[in-house]
Amino acid sequence: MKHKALYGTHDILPDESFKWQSFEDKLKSIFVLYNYKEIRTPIFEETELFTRSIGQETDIVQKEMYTFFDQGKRSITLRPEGTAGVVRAYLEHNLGEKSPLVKLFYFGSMFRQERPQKGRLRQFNQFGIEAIGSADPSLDAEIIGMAARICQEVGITEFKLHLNSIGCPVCRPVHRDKLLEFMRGKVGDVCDDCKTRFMRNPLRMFDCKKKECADLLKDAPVMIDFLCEECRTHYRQVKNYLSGLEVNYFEDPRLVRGLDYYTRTAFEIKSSLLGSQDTLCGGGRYDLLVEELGGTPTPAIGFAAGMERFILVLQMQKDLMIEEKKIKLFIATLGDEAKVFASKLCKDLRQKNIACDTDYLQRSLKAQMKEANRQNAEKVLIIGEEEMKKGKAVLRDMQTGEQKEIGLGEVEQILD
RNA sequence: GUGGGUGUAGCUCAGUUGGUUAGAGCACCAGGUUGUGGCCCUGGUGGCCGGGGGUUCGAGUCCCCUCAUCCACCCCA
Repeated sequence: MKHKALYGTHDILPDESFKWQSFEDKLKSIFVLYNYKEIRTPIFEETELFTRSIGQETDIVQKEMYTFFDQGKRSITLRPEGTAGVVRAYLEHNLGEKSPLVKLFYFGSMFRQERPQKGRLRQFNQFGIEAIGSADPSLDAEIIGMAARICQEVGITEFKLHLNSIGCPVCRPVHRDKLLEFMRGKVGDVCDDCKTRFMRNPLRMFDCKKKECADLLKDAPVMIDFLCEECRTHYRQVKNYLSGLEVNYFEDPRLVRGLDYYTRTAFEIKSSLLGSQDTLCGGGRYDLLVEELGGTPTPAIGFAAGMERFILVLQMQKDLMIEEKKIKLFIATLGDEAKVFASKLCKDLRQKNIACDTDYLQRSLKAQMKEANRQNAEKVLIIGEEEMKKGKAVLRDMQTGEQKEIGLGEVEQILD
């Protein structure tokens, strides 16, 4: 085979695309309920937007971005995540001037040059929401509740909501020092990866799946015990609101965020069906990002979710959201005269929003019936030479097998 | 980037210690029904056995290289 989709990319074929459509439709209807409006931003941006917002030290920036130079010698990057572009657009168009709280959602492809595996692709699709302009804990709870509701609504039967607070620039350094102190004597026994984590971003040691490291970190000081007054109050209120909304959550003091811009509330929704890449949805507060990108300090919160992962879980549950598209009518013809008539009839029906199709391969009637069956047509209209002469046609119900003769002129009314 | 697994028909996979023209199920096409789908029966189309090199009288099968892909590490959606 000459051309193949690139490593880590895939095609969504007609057999599957209808699942995506129904998934997207459900999501959009939920966003409407929560009063979020769609934003569509470009798929590539200046490289610097991402390096600034995501953070120089992160894996995404260090080794996963698709970066290239365009013909004007500018450094361009295919977006690895959605928030940076949304915040950029928010600032560029002064959305904050038009209304103090802006609630947005997006869908789109993201790009990261990682080694593909189950639940991980190089081009993958996310949906996400961003609420920019409020630090109120009730907003945190609304968003977390919405994420949970999406999972339920879409048909995910088992998932676990992890919740944590990762503090702010006031309290995080305090915890960091404590953690470093705690680990100082033990760093020799930790795995190589954790040694570099210890240097670069000690919090991430909590992520390590190796037993030795997990054991060593068992009694390590945890961020949640070092939250400053404001962060602690905020976290407590978020939890109160969540209880009020009857959202079940699991406090996970080890939950860490990968990207630098996160503050305070962090959450993830995981599915046990996914294997190693088990996060369906991850998000949290990023109260510092707007300022970091040149705006006035503006609190914000959001999440992103992996659409392929949702589809995977739903497929594993065999809960396939089957709403296969059917056509109303297939027109089977015999003879040239009937074909010409069918061509016109199709056009008229479509004009009336009746989905229909006909034969384009000059097949036998039997083959055309087979095609109609394959296409899930509700009814078949058979127009042969005899029928043409009489100005009639046979209408067959594909479910019951009943058929009756109708006039060629009355097709539209009967189908309506 | 590092490990391990797998590459045979459109799809899912058989293929015995190397041995003739490489198989099955599903799908597709045709016939059984000269103008009627699904079920059934019969037949048919379709394979540089991922690619290259080597061993051998002989390679889908053994060896080397390469490519692709999957899972895991890493990290994340």
